[in-house]
Amino acid sequence: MARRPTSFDIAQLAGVSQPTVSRALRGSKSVNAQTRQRIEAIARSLHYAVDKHASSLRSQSANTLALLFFEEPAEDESTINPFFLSMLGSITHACARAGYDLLISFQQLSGDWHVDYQDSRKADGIILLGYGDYEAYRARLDHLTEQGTKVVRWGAVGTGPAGITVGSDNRGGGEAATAHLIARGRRRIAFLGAADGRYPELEDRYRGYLDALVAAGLTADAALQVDAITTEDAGRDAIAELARRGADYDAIFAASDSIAIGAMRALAAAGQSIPDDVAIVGFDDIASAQLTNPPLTTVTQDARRAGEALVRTLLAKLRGEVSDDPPLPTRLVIRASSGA
Amino acid sequence: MARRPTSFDIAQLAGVSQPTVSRALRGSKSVNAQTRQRIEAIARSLHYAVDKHASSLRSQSANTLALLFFEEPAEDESTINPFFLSMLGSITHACARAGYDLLISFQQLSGDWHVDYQDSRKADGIILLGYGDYEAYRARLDHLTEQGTKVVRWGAVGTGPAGITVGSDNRGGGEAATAHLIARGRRRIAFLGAADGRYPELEDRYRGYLDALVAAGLTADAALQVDAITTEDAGRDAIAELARRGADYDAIFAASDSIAIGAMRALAAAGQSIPDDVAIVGFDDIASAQLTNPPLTTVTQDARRAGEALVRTLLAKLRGEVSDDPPLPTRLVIRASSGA
DNA sequence: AAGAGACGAGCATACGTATTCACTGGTTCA
DNA sequence: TGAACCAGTGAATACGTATGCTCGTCTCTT
Repeated sequence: MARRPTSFDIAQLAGVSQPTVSRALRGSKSVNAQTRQRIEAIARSLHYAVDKHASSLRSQSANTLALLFFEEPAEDESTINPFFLSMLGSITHACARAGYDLLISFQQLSGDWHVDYQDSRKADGIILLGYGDYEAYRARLDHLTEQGTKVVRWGAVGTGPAGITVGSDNRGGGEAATAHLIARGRRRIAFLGAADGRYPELEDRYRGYLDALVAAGLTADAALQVDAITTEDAGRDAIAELARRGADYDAIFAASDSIAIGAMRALAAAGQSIPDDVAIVGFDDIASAQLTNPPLTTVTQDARRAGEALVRTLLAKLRGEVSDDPPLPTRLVIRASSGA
Repeated sequence: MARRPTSFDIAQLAGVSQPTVSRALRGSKSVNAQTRQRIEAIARSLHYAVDKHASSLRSQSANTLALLFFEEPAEDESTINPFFLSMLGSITHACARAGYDLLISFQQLSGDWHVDYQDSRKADGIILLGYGDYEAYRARLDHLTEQGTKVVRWGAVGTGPAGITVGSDNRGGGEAATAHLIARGRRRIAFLGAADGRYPELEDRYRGYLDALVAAGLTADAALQVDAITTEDAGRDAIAELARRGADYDAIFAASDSIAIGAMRALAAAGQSIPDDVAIVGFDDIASAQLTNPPLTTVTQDARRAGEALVRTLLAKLRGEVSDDPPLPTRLVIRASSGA
């Protein structure tokens, strides 16, 4: 097992000095083209690759991004929000294209993740994925920002510090979903999802829901709004809560597909027919949405563009640029759960 | 924005030398307990954390594992095999518990991933996830092994070099699935999935299928075996192929849930009733399996234990130990698709 | 009472790269 | 014809940590 070749080895074989090798391989223009080619050929033949740690230590940049999933404390390890997972592919590819490595980690919102990444120089920038109130981690975020670590997060555009939030047009999506139900003749539309500030994205979807009601001349009924975080259990519980209230409703707009799926199960168990008795629309368009019975009408967020936008924004911040993208468009996908 | 503290800063404040700080923080026993506590207190108050790159460079170990998903060349970025994705959580947590960082990357089986990770010292060990014949990347794997990089992969236990493969009891699972269909009175059971050597795991499931047939005194009919890789499209195509052959079958054992779901769609489109006309059993128990109509009977692989076993095996290899675990047990989950 | 350990800590150095500065020989311009 | 310049390269050094070696001070043994 021969020792790994270093830039000194290449230098010796090429008859140049080590700095020249370093410059040649990094594409510095102050190296003669012939010399560069000779060096590159030798490097290739020796399977030489720059030592990442030495390079990072010297240049003070990790060439690495970190992807942090925030999970609810009580949550099972394996139940990651499917929509976030669907971003994984495009985030990974976008990083690779930019020449960055990607570290991945699951964290409690309340944990010490800020120390781990900033203070140990593991990553140049961090992507935060997870629902949750910005206030809950503002202090940690501030610490990172002060230290110069760049951060972007998926969330409700307009909340949090400027230029760090990338997100979908939740309000527009919520309006489209609700307007669709209204167009199908529904009038008593329940909203399942947090309407308070703890989940700004869900709140925006609720605003869109209200927008649509107003536009149609309908008034919102507080009895038809049930708090639910984005899990199937929450969807199930929400149906129970509606029943407890004796609420009268002919449609549901669920703030996420997971909630919708939980609700559909509970409705089916209660002998309710979908969409005849209750029409339902979700949000996210996770893979499972096509498989429910009936298939779930939902609002698509483009996970690929979302992931790419996150990486693009973060890389821009690393270069010192400010890029404040508008919210990503959403699109209503009509399936059977909202009526024929 | 103050400069990051280094071990020299800590040393000065503690009135000791830099090496002592290093030793104290790494828990070397040759540091006086009081001294250590003093150093630790100072480090904490300064938010000091060991610089990862300097540490890795000096110690020649990255303290990082890499998780490589192999994707089919033609595959869409976003369609990652759901079963592999479900391992992500437990792999990530297992790494974190062991104090390792986790790099993640998607790669073509045929690409240059071996160079990227070994030659640049990015990771101490690599976890390979993806179906595919071992022969297809034997050369790259050999290169890594020669260089001393440790590798484990998810696959068919018994294939590939000793001690690097962690996998489920595919044969046992295949037998259980098929035996279940036989117990339900089915006699003409089709197998959807590769039976040749290209996908050893699927081949093992096929062997289990044959085991069950033999045990029941049935003979396998070659007309009922259709090659299918693990995608929904392949499942759809397989049903078309059976129809083309004019095959007579009353049940299907699909080598993966994705195949099964594709097959179910095709059957439904053809007006066939599940399970009355055709009973069906899948393999993997991905999340979507609960949502199909009817819900899919399938063979569960314990994704959490799988991920943990991969990490445990890899860490053992890093310590120079050899651990050859037996295949992980599988379990039949009976739902409606296989009959009442 | 003297040698042998054990303990605790410092000195020097190595890990492999990137970058600043200085230098050489040739070219250009006034 | 000399001064200013440029392309191309090497020498020296810094990045922050971990570790082998050395050394002094105690304690313990014989």
